[in-house]
Amino acid sequence: MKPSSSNKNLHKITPSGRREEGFFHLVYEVVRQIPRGRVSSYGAIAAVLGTKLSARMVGWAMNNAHLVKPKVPAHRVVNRNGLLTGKHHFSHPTEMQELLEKEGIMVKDDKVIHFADLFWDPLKETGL
DNA sequence: ACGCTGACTATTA
DNA sequence: CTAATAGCCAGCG
Repeated sequence: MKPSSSNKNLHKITPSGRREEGFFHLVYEVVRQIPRGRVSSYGAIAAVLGTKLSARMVGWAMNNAHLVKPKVPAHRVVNRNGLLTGKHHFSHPTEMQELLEKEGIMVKDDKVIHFADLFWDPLKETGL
């Protein structure tokens, strides 16, 4: 419990990235919490991690996400504009959009439609 | 240990 | 609307 708990429990970093790279592990957990049919933004996730001023770290963490298990729904993570910025990092640049459409999310021109309505804020959903 | 990089964001022009 | 610039922080060589 403790709603306003300190979320900066960055465990100790393991030597040379072998297991959860600390910060990365936190990103994966948050992303996994994203319910199907919803999307989140890097900034929002970064805020939960405590590094809201640096959403770059989140995106970078997702780079490893594709080798992390369980699988991380990185396709549900888009930028502040609802743009599929990370689509280019998938197996195929169209895979991200296809996945989102399967979730019931409409994507137009690499942009999530009704993004504000589908936006899932981890700060509120997980920050109880 | 320093410097570069990067799936971002906000601001300014 | 787009383009460019600055800030940001963790991982890797």
